[in-house]
Amino acid sequence: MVKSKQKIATMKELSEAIGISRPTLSRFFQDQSAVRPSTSRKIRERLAEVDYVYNFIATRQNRKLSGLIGVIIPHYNDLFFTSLLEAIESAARKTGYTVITQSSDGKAKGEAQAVARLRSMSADGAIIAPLGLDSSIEAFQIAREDFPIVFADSRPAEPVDGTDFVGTDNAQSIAAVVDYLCRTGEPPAFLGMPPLNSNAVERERAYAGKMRSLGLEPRIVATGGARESWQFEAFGHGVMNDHFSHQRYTSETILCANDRIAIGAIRAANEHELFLRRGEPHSGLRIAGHDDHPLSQYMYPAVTTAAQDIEGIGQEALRLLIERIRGERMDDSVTVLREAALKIREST
Amino acid sequence: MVKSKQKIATMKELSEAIGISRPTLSRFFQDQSAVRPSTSRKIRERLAEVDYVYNFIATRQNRKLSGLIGVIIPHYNDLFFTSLLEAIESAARKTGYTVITQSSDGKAKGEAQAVARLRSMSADGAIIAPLGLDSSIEAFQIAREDFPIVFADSRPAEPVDGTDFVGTDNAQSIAAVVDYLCRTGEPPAFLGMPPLNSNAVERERAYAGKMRSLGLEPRIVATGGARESWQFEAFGHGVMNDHFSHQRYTSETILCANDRIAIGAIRAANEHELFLRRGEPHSGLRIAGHDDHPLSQYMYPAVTTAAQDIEGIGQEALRLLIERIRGERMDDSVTVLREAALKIREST
DNA sequence: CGCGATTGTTTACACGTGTAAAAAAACTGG
DNA sequence: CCAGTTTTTTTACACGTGTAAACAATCGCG
Repeated sequence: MVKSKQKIATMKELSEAIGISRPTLSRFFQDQSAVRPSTSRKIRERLAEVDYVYNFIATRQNRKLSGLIGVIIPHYNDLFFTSLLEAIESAARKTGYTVITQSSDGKAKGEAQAVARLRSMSADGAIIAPLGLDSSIEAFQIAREDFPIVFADSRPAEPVDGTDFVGTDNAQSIAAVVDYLCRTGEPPAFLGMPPLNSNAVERERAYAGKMRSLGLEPRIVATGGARESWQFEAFGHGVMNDHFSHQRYTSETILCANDRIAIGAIRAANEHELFLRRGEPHSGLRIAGHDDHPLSQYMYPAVTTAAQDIEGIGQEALRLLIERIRGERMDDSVTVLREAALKIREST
Repeated sequence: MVKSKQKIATMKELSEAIGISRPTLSRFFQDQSAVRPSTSRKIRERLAEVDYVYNFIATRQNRKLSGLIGVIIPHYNDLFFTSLLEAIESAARKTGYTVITQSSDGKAKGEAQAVARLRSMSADGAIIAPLGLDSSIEAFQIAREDFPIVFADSRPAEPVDGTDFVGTDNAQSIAAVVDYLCRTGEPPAFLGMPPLNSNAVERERAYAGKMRSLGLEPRIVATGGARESWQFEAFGHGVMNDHFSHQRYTSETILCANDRIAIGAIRAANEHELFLRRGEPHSGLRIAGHDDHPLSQYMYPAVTTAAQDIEGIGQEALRLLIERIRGERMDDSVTVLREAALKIREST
């Protein structure tokens, strides 16, 4: 059994129990070095003996800054977004900010609600991976008057004044993959992602541009009536299973807009036994992805892909946001694009 | 350009702009039906024309209940936990609670910090997927005096008074898989997960118990010096790659403690070309998992597994927590175990 | 020891909302 | 239109902390 410590609810009680004035304690909790070392030591010694958790809500009531940073992602069920989230959290930990995460649940309404919640919680700023085409620009514009916003990964269809963007340079990353694929085999066709956000548009455009610059004709894989969906694996599997069943694309090179689609496509290819084994002649089918999903290397064959610099994107987004929170920068808008690194694996 | 609405910062301003007293507005925001219908309509009409977000922090300052429920998971980078999180969020949405998620980052210290943060934010209660063996029982016990706690998925090494638990009935789920495997082929050996939490212990025990009850000798796959790690795929891959390289387990049945380990093991098997193709004689190697990870069905071969009732676990955990928050139940401790459903796929 | 500089205390008010009590106003049914 | 009921307004205080100002105590230094 644990010796239960004396429970202290308010700072006032604490100041009495410890023999120090409340305002001094208030200063101590905001910055230990703001009080005399001997006082600081005295406070910490007594603090270790009692159970006091200062009231965050009351704390933030009067400060202009709440120390809270909101992060909004479309889904928790996507390891790309959770990786981004962890990168941001880890960076925030170092700078003393607390992260409040909200999922928009893939819906514009959820996104607007998440923004409103951050506003009502007096967040100092927000890093948002927006839904994209669906996003309510108005909600962002209004929120922008309350706190700075940095978009990460993807950006809204229309620009929002005074917001920054950090993402991957899709032109560079896609070009790198296309380049590699053309150098080592047949030029790729492109299996786009459902038109959910700016990446969907940019990557398809980057593919077409790179192909033309190589003097090749871009070819887009028909996705039939597949409707918008965040279930990328099912999407990739459904589309390619249909094609393979009709003997289409069975010995070509396919570049998927992201790894989750590639995982679905690879599954379809395996069902049709299109990947051959060591020692057998190469069937010609190659499938590449984009993002370096954590499980891509465990697929069989492992997915060739472009690894986004998620760590860098998270750090940079936080850095830009904090600059704005501190009022160190009032620019209209900053865009930071990070390069992705080609990861050559077995699938190509 | 959007017509920018009149911005209203406080409820007092709002009450003046709308011609209604502030206390009445306060009542309106807590329960629309607490004011006369004509008043309610009048408020809503004016509300639509202005930009007012009520201050969550000030709101929660005086209420005994904050409407906040904390969820703590070990990692965001695990689709099992994010599925659980989404289940809880979706259930919370329906009951009007707001979810605050914290990751413990796989460390006892992070877990204690997360609990402290929830306490300082005056959360009404917490649903915690604990680290397990590492967890600081003391932090839970102290927090338990502030708000009710329900553990989900796994439970701390020592019981904590007045907390509930909702999880999967490992004895049932593991027995179902073992049963199926024995019925359809060779009895399985067990590849445990690193001893991180109660599930690690329970599943291994459930395996051994079921095997003995079938009159069979349990066999545990040696994991060598592999140290504790949440990187389950790498763990499963590393352990099995080592065995396969020495021609061990190459034509046996292996039950993995979870799907992420199975995914790693399957990758290792594929590298060694141990799974044969349709038409070829069966090699004998079978690998099963547990949890029904979202990507399990996209592996090749797709993973035979036991699907946890994550939706049910999330709902039930929230229900128990709300009961306690409302003071409807003061029991010492309740344990709810949900059954898992056998998913037979290609890997066995 | 006495000076100015630093650090601490006291006091008082602020933040934006909840809430209780009493008074006023608006409804309801007849 | 009245009495009775319900709803709203008014008034006042509460929550736990931040913060400013004036003052008191302590420190470092010569």
